[in-house]
Amino acid sequence: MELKSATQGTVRLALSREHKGYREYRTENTEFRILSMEYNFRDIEKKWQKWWRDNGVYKVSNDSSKPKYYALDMFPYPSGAGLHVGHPLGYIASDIYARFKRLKGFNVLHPMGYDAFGLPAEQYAIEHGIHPAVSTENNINNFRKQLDNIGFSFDWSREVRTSDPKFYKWTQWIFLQLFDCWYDRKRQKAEGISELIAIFEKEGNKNHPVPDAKFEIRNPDLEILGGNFSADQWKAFGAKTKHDILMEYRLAYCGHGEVNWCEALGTVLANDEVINGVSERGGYPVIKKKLRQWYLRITEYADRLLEGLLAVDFSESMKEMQTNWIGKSEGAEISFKLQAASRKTDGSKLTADGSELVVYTTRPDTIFGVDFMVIAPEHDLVEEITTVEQRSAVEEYITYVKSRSERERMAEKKISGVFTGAYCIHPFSGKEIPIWISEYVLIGYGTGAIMAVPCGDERDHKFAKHFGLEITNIIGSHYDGEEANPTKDAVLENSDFLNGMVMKDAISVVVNKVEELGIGERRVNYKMRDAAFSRQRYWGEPFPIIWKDGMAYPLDEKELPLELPHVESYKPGPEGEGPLANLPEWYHIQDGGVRETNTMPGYAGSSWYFLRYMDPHNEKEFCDRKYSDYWGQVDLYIGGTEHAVGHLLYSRMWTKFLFDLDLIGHDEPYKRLVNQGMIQGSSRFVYRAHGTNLFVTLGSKDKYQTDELHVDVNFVDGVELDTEAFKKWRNGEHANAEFILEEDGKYICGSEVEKMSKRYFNVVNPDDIVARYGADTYRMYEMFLGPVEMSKPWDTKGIEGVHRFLKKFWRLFADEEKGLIVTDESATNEELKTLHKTIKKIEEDTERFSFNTGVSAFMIATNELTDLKCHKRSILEPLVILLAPYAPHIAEELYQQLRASKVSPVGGDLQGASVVDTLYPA
RNA sequence: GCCCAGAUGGCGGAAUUGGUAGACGCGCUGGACUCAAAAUCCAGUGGUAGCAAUACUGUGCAGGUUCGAUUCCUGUUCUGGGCACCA
Repeated sequence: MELKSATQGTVRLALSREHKGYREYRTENTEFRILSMEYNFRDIEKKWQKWWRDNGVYKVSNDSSKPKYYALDMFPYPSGAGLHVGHPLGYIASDIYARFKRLKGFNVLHPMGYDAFGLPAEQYAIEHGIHPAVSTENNINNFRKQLDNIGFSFDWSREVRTSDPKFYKWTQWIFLQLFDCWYDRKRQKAEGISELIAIFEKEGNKNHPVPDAKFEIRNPDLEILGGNFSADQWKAFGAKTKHDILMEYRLAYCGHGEVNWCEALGTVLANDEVINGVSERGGYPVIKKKLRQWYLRITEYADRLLEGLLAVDFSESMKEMQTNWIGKSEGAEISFKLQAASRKTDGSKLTADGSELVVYTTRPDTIFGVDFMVIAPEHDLVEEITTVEQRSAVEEYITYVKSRSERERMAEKKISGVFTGAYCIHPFSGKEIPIWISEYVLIGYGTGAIMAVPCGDERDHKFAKHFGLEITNIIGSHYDGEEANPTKDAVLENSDFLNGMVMKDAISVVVNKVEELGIGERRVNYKMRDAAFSRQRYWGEPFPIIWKDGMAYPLDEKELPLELPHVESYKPGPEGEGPLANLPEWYHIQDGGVRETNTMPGYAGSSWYFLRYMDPHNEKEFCDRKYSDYWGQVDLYIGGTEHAVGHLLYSRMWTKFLFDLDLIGHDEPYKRLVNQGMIQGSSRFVYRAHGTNLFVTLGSKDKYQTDELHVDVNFVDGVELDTEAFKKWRNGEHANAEFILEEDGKYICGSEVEKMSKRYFNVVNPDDIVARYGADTYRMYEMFLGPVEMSKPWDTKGIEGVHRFLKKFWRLFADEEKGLIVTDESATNEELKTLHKTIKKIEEDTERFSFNTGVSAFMIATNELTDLKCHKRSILEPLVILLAPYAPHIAEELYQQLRASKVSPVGGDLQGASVVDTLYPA
């Protein structure tokens, strides 16, 4: 027979079986059985996706009288593994919200792009010889195909790719602005470097002292002057000195910092790539090495980044994470004179001429509780103060520390350290205090040295106990001799002039005294360090910088983009620089200049991409001010918490910087941030008796000595293994497997929730889900799974319920025999109650991002209307529109059918119009 | 180690502001339709005892506040995310 199909006119169907009341058909092309007038999601989804694309339905204009709404996803890194079912979670949520806002009458910007620079593409190139540009392009195409299956309403005409020269031209351009600016602390904003030069020429730097960051290379001329210079001295400096001094002010500056260096691989490694002091690949030793690096002076923005959090709608925990990362603390720097009698390494005695150890403390009130000092192993004083007796022990310890990553140093429970042999003098009591070295003190924080107060600080206490050091109790009964007590409320004892004072009141007393004596000062400190902005890699933005005579010169704007040259080898350069250092013909330019051979890090492009979507094809500017003023902040930003402190802080800083330069009109990029949880994989295990091919079911595994093996979740039904499929798995690797089964004859697998990843064989591909159940079912199920913000494991089993709901919803409109069955009868009170209850519930749920309860509300409404046998247009039409953000294909199909049918033409010419253009009924 | 989350039936989860715990879905059990299966529909389903009405018990664990706690507080365990070159 012939059947009118919703998509392709007439489709020939072979009648395979006929039963009373229904018929079963089989199409020529698909093995799936369908029922006539059944919900045929494959045809419907294909049809509407094509229709939306062909008609540019989701193309958004920068010119509209409607209010704007900007709904943004964190753009993906196009990895070779493609999308798994977890990735689209946030995209579906933002798509639902974007569609909802469109229906509510907003002009919605909902773009998508690719964070296309990054390490994995380069690793892939090293291993497979495929150029990153090629693999990235392939990956992007694959991502796009997968995304297109799901029916998103992205405006693809605005797509950005960070690796596209048309895009990174502007990344480089913004970098040059950062390079060309300094931060004026008085006005709390970025200013041009030329203004700073004018100030120096007029008054030196007395009103604008050198900002202290951790990474600058100090110019010797400046060092001699103690960091201060007059106008005349400035004018007398040579070009190189001036260059170096300005470098200490620039917002993008060159300094030097420590990296994980692997000699055997000849390359710098990420912390992730270092495991227990050796490289993940190959297991070669890794040490700390100082390299010249670019940095962004994000520390200058620390206070504004903190203040900005007050004005944005982020979760409290997100704000807390950022606040803690910035780690603002108020305290004091205090100098301790070194004990003159201590002998230096060369045997000579330390002179008493003022060698000092400067510590940073947030608890000056505990100054009489200091029992020892601890300095970081990298501290400059280590070499100077270590005595002959302690020399070999110290050297041994430092070698040990060099092999340890920062992560390991922080995570270590074991206490380690070594005594330097030197002492310093307590400024008030005159007591001699031993100076120790330990890895728990980090060189990058404060002054890299602490005064240890074991009775009040837990780590100091453990250290003192471990090495049998004295513990002075200054807090009386608050200290029990077993555990440190960090209270601020105790009344001080054993504290000389502070005795009897409550600790928190004593803080300012001590600081005042210290300042009065000139041995220290009040100090604000941040845990956050300047952001390392260069990578010794290939697949990133080249720096538009030329080095000549040790000085950095920016490229002229007209020379941008500086394109990434093609390389044949991705091996690092001779001194551990990036692969670009192997291209002399590229980096050598006329009159002796050489190009910077480092590249920018992954977060460079992602720090501003949200602005480019507003004006993606502009070749004259990164974004026309007119359009950034129209779109303004991102109203809704969705992404994972893994970006809590990296990307989000960097992009907030870049936004503030561009705002300072008056290039955009807002100084916080995101108005509202929603963190989606991770969809985790649910891994399955089989247990192989050690050294055999005998596989033991979960219930009996303890009777054998077994090894745990991941098996592909795709042939495990729940926890029951399909043993035949297992035997065929991976080219019959386990073809000879034998099984010990449960009593009921099943093989039961173990299970565990893990990250969804190829290597755990727990990946579920959204393509498969969409092919089987359709995009609408997939979208709704992914939402139904639980709150967007929560992490949860994927389980395909429950999807049937959502699919059933859509079929049931369909049956409110269409009967397999009679076709469309919608009538024009007026609704009963009961039906109206269901409708209005549902509208209220779903609008509320959608607005507050509770999509899971929203989906439930649809199910409840559908069940109620089914029970009421309600097929009335006045009830169903609003429901369809309500459903459109969640399940756009089926909603579009049913809406169009309602409009096209002769059952009851309603007013208004909406023939051919899309649901997305239609407002909810008021 | 430090910072941030989370924990509720066999499973995913609901309870929006401290007020009937378990909505909705999966799974399971029984039934209708069918030669049969699928699909669809109906009923039941936290645990224990009971034919039942019902009773007791129950939101990771131990305490606390409250007339009342899944919700607030203190401590604790486990799981997940981050910790600066993965993105």
